[in-house]
Amino acid sequence: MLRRKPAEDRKTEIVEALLDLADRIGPDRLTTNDIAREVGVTQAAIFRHFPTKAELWAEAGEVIAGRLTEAWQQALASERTPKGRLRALVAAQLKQIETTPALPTILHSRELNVENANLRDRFRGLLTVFQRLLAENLEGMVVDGSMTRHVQPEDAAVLLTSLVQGIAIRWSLGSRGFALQAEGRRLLDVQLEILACGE
Amino acid sequence: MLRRKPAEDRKTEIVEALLDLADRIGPDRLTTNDIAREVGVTQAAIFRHFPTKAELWAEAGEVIAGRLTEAWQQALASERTPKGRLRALVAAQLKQIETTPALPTILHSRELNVENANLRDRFRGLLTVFQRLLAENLEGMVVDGSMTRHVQPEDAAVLLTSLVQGIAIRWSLGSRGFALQAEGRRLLDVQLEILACGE
DNA sequence: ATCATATGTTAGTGTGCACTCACTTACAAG
DNA sequence: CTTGTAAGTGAGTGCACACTAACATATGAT
Repeated sequence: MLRRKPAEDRKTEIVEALLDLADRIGPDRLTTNDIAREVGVTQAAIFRHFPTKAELWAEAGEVIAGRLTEAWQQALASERTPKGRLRALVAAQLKQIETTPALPTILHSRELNVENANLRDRFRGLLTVFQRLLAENLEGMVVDGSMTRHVQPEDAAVLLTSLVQGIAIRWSLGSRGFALQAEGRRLLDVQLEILACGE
Repeated sequence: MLRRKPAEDRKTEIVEALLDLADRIGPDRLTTNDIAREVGVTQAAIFRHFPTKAELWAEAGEVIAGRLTEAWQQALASERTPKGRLRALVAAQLKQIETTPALPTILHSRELNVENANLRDRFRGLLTVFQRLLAENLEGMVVDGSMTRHVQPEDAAVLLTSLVQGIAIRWSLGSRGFALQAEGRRLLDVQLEILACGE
């Protein structure tokens, strides 16, 4: 028998394995056996730490929610201008996706959303918060003149979240053939440029 | 025993049921039993028409590819100006998504993409074609002055495909709480407006 | 009206799944 | 060094899955 670890460490390992495998084989194809093999324990051991697979997903959801929220807070605190905060928010989101590539798949997966209503609501709430943070800073940009008055901040926020999602999907399906963060920031600046013009 | 139908009709029914269920319960959760119940035959009957489940998905992929290609051709033929064609392309895409809501889920699902390599390549090719059609017409818009020279047509094409994807996802996860086509066209016009300015 | 056959059914098969239970042993506190 | 407990195992359970084989009959061509 191999090394035994305290429950908290093992739980973390299991959640990390889940996030990794969700990216490689898909959130729904993922079995407890896959996770166990990845962690290096038997399949039964998974259930020593999580009563059901659904509970395991719930825990993973909490981890994701925590990471995103913290990343957003740091982004907001790191810059003083609305435009700076906006760019920091998008950059933070791209960085989160790059370190946890399963994120878009999990957030938007109809699979998970169908059977785990709590998780779905949690994620939907998260995305709403992100959208609202973007819109608030876009309003600030209208005030300080770095964005046109001819576009509603809410509409611009939709354009920006779509941009992040679209790039993430293209990156994910295209076997990560380009640098996500660099490409994302470049296109964000293109979008911000045309949002600024005419004022 | 109920009505017997010619194989071709039944195959069509089965594919339609698959597309419908892919939307309701997810492309990967979908079982042959679900399909059979929806169609109104026994599960074994499915395999009378398709040798394997993978072949059934392949057929569904062909159907989707055909519909999209035809919709794009009609859109291109229906308008004379680059801007008109561009708007028709996006409108056609939104309409296809509205009539087959499983489309985004299927096109971007990592689930399917993992185990059916042919299908993945087929879909990736489709999306590339769409992107190229957009880029071509954006180039035309640069020439006729309806789009700024400061943005590369390829970049603008990425912004537009992201827009369609982003709205489709929001529509899909948000329980279809708004009119997809209307909202999509509205945001497209917002984006085209700011893409035009400064020239 | 007859009949070949294509479309269907019933009743399976083997496989992999989430999850359980009886049992073991590594580990740390006294 | 002893010992209680938490972390792990091995061997299962029942269930749902994709898929099959043997048999039945509705249907269309003659």
